[in-house]
Amino acid sequence: MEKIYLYNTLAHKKEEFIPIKEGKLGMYCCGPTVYNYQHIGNLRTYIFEDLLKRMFLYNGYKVNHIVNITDVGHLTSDEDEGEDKMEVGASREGKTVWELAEYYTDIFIKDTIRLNILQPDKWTKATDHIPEQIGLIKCLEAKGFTYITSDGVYFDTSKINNYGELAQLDISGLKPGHRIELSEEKKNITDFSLWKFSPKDKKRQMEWESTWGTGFPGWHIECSAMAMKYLGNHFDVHCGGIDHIPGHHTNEIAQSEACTGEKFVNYWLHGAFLEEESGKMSKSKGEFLTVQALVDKGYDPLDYRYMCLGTNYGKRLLFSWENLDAAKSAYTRLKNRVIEFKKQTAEHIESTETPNHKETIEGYKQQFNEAVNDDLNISSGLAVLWDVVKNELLPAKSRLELLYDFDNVLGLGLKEVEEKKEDNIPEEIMKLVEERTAAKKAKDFKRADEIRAKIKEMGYEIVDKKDGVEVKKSS
RNA sequence: GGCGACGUACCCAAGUGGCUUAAGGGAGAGGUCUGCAAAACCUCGAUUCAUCGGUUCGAAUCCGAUCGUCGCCUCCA
Repeated sequence: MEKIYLYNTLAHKKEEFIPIKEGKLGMYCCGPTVYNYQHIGNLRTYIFEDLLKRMFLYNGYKVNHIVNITDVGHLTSDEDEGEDKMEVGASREGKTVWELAEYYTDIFIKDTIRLNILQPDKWTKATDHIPEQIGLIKCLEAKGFTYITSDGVYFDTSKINNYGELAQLDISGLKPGHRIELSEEKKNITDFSLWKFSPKDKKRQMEWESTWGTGFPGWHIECSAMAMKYLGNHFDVHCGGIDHIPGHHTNEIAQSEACTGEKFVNYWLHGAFLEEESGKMSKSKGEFLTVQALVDKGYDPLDYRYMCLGTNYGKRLLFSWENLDAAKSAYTRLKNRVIEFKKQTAEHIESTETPNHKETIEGYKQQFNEAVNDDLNISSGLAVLWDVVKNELLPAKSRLELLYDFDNVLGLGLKEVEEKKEDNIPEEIMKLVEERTAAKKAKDFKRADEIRAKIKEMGYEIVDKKDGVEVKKSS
């Protein structure tokens, strides 16, 4: 098995990946809070995680992949003033919180499918795991890591000695109240809530009974509870967005390890943001791009996926229409070549491969494998792919096989690529096409070109081929 | 205020001490081929890696300073 190197946030450097159990690994990825659409920046992280998973599969690992869906609201801060995004979203849209969660979960999962993201072994919902979360809090309470304030049960971060290791937090430098008021009752600025009490004057749509009182779980506890339920107290890979490092993941480590006394996760991987000229794409800014918005503008969701392949997951990526167009052009060219190779392969059934080719093929595979195993260096992998595409010395069949092989990691759906069918071309267009063919035969090229222009105006494109004319919808 | 990341051609981007006189993609220019167009193919595109200084036989790659961009320290992928 080839070696795999990954940048581990916990170690603050690139490390060789060694699984806990040979040949397989557990992987937990933080999913979305489903109070709104996921924008393409959010989705970038899931594309990264998909590449990571596919890379492991490509190397022959068996992957147990868990992604959570946070369908319970959390306050926007640990204090009482914050709003619950789920409850706010529900009243905004005239839905119950449960309906809201279902609606956005559904769209999120469909978007991941459109982006050719392999589905996890299990989607785990926070609300389906309330007893597990309460159990974990009880464990922490029994071991003396908690205290109770007027608004909830808190984790005392001063009770553990390596708090903030993941983020290299300089706690003395943290500036509480920089943007939000600090609760008087919190013992340390880094303490966080495990369980929140429901407000006394208001009935929440989502609340549960617990030994501490009616309320709802804190934001971090769900991931610890679900990850450990499905992957065990100690597992291999945990990933999410880069924004989770200082808060969410730091707290997950603290509470998980405090309860079990074991190391929680070996490798922490984080995806960087998609940014716009004005900074990162974020929901709180109001305007944001969804997969559907790209489709409405005539892009294939995989055009966006291809764009994400261009740069390493750990580096921020600047979104611009120019970039997306560049990705679309490159991806379209790639698909065209695949179609060509398919045709050539079908025409020449007999293999023209020589032992020489075999060596070349193995060389390409090796190069590609090394690239993707080096902390997902996909752009180097793409360079290998283009080498293959352009290597005229290799038979089409071999090139196609290599592209399919690489696509196991890239996920560009190359096997499914097909020439656009002449799907229901209107009769009047077909008539014009025939007219043009006749004009061409009569060498009346002026007339032929006029008809081509006319057809184009009507939204169709004609391409002359050796054995006839092809008509397709303009894209 | 603290912590951190980044700055490679018109755009995206790999490379992090000698294999590289800096991959790959997009855009552009010129050409081949088809009546034209499309597709495809070929050729040309950074003596240079934000700037300045240092270390070294050797630096885009290491060190320091400066400038610039961005993120985190609320919720966020």
